[in-house]
Amino acid sequence: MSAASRNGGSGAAAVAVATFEPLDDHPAYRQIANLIERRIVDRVLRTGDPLPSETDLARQFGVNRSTVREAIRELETHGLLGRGRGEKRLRVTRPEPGRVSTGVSRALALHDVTYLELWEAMMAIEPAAAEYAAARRTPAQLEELMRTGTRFARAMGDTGKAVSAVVDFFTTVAAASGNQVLALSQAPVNLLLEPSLSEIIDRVPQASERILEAQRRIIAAIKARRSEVARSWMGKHIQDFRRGYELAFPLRSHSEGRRHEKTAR
Amino acid sequence: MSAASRNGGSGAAAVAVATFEPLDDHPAYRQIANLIERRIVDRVLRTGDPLPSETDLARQFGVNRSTVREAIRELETHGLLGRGRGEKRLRVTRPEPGRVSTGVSRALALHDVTYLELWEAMMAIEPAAAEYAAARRTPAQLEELMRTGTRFARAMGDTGKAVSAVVDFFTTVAAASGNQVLALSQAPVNLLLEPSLSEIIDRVPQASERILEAQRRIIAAIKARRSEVARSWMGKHIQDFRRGYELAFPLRSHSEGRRHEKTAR
DNA sequence: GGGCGCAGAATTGTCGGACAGTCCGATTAT
DNA sequence: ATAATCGGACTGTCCGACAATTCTGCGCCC
Repeated sequence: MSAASRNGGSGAAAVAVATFEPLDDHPAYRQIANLIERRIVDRVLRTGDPLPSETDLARQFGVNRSTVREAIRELETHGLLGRGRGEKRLRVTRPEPGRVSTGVSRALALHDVTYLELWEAMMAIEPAAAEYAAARRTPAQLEELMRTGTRFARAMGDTGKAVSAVVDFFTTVAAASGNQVLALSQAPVNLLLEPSLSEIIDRVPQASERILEAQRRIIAAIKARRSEVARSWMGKHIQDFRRGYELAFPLRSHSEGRRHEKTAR
Repeated sequence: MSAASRNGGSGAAAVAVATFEPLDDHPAYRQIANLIERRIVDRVLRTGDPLPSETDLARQFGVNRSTVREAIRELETHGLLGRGRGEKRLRVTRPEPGRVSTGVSRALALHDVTYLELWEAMMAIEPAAAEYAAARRTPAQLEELMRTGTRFARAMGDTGKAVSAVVDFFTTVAAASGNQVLALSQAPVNLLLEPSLSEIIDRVPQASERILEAQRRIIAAIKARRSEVARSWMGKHIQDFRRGYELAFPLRSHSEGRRHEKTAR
């Protein structure tokens, strides 16, 4: 799509006067990937449908099986194809927000992202998610939410479990918001949250209690369908994260040097 | 989902009692992909570095070239590897937010997502992005922003160009926010925005003018570094989108049947 | 001395064929 | 009917090969 945005960085001005498209090459495996993706997006192949066998596809497309395989990898990592546990045949899958960004965020995860950035994004997204979750959560989602709450409560002492419970808490809230876009936007946050959060929990003694308290309030609000309460408590909750981070890493200046601190690792 | 991500500790301590894990399979190509990804994330291979040749990798990993190739596809579509125009060798790439979700959002894009969902997500993210953009934009970013503004102004009449200019406007604001996480979260929104937006522009005559006006205000605020003004105008701007949509598709009930309307296409 | 062009080496994209391990469905034995 | 069994269909992986293109070192010309 926005392939054009690639070259801009270097020297020459971003001018496009008489330039010709670089005419990207079309390796067969990419073309085939696109063809299949098209079929999926156009619902010719619908979610859950099994894909023809590789040999079949190879025959149909008139290419070698190896080529088909490369195409399949592409779709598979995009989350459009997947295979149930111990199942041989591929089937069309509805990609879940959690898998979305794996590559990209993972790349950012341990290096370039400052905690402030993460915090700002959470501050924008999570309260909204909580608000909608309160309005639209299903009973099942509520229950799941309460489960993750319990899981966190039980995880006291085990940082790993606690962190994972917190992450799941946010994921679940986002899912309960009934808003797929919000859930999608929220997804990267979780991946990035993990490392810093575990530092906070390790280094700030009172963190766990505060998180627990906030989660309780938020869950209660969502249960009671009090949108505004849920939003506002989620806001406070996130703000707490910032305080927690400042307590965990007291030396750094947050207002200015944002380009420099990295998330912990 | 995050089951695998816990590899760091590698402690076998997290024992379940009587249940056995399904023991996920480790196809070689996936393992190899992970190994390479690890090297990249750990900066052993740094951005811009060329990757060894496929034959080399095959030798190093002790597998066949075909297998390596499948692994490479995986990383390639994750955006971690790429190759400059007409270049043979792959090199390590820093994936940009724009590419992130291509597969996933594309899948949602034309089907399940209601406009309301999209709007809610934008309402959460864009004002925040505008606020930070006002605070932190660089001169270059400001200039680019003004260019996209101009591009939209010039695109009057050509829906395609107009839509693309609007999308770029949001992308640029997000980039100017200096917050990579926010930019990442905002990325899916753009892909989803396109179809509905073009309907709006086509069907609501005054839409273009209102967008233009809002963009002007927002850009002015960002230029003047007035964070609050930028945020508030961006909020109004997004709200306009909702009104625009309601004008474009007057029959649908937005408050209730959210699970049912699809974005146009 | 430095830029240029060219032949050969290196590399990618694709192909054909092959084989073990395994999953699925049908058949047969208990 | 339930359980054990068998054969076929697939996937994961490997080998070997070949055209097309890119990369590279080297000699050549200005």
